[in-house]
Amino acid sequence: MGRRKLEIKRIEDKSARQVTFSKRRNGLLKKAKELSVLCDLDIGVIIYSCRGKLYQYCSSNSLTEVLQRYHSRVETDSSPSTEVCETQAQYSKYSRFVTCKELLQIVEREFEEPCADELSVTDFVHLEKQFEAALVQTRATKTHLLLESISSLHEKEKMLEEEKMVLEGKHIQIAGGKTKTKAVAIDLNAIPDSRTSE
Amino acid sequence: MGRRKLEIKRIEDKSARQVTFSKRRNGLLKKAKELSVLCDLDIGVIIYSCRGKLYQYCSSNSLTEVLQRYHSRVETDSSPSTEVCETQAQYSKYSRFVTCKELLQIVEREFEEPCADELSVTDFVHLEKQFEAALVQTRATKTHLLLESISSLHEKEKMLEEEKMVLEGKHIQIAGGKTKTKAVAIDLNAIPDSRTSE
DNA sequence: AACTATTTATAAGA
DNA sequence: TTCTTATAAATAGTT
Repeated sequence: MGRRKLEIKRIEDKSARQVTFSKRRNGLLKKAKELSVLCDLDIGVIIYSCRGKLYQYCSSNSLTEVLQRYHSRVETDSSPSTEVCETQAQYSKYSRFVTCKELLQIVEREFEEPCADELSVTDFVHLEKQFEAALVQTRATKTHLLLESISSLHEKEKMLEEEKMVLEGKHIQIAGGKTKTKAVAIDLNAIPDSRTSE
Repeated sequence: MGRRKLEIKRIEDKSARQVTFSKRRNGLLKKAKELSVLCDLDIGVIIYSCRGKLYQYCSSNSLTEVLQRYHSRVETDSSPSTEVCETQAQYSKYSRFVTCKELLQIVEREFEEPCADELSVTDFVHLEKQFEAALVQTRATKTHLLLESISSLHEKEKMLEEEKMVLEGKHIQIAGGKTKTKAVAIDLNAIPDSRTSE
């Protein structure tokens, strides 16, 4: 949507690429925000530039938002508005540890779970696991239900097969084996274990 | 960009919201892909619908693949009956740390970007997102396969039923309707939509 | 799900 | 970079 139609492939010219990046990045983040507001849902957008610069948008009211709000407050010193869209670039690797520590305190407050003073990678892993656990449980339940359905279908299939056998037997018995019934190829073990285990 | 200008605020009408979501979701994901290709960078988009359904786009094939490979290695290395997330649930603090460290080492190696020992919140947010993306992809594929299996089982069931009908017909035809076959109660719609839609 | 009148995004130019 | 503008693309409302 411009003067010419642009083919979607890597823009080789560096400055043209930079200009396009700048424009489209804003467009993407705007659209993400709009969708989030219009449809009342959580959206996260993460853009990693080649140089490792990070731009992100997150509408989530969960921890991620807390983290991002905090980050933007610390790094850009912008107003702590309720504005959900926070675009930011990150340059400094240095102040990260402090940020990390302080951040956990905020998280603590937010979750009302007092932590020890020694804050480590493990703490973050723990938080990550907590979120993951919720995801896992939901999905395990879903998969369980799917597997149950499959197994009940298998049972019904067996029943039908038995019925069929009985009927075939009677048929042969009565008709004296005159009729030949085409065999149906059935693979009851269609689902590989590696994919169903959850 | 439509017949009327749309004010950016929550759409109250449910079905209108759903239509807009569907349209704009596609638009957003398309734009993300385009930006990723045009400017040669990694983008992740995660959309959580209200019902918890998840749509995502992730251009970073590298990291996602790394994590998936790692995951599958762990899964096959340990007992095949239990899954990673459930196995390494929040019981052992130590193994969690090791796992996380190992994971980061793999990521490091893959990206040839040596990390300091102090890992920032941003790193974990990044990892968490990517991790989630990997989980999501694996599970989406799995669910897809499960649903495929179910639908193929439904088809086989139908075939068997048809066969049964034919045999019953012949039976009645030949035996003169003397034998009564017990009807089998079959609920082919055992799986509620809300659980199968993904 | 398709269509189309409009709005919006943006490519190229200044 | 920023603004402008012609044009492409997205999409709101409609069928």
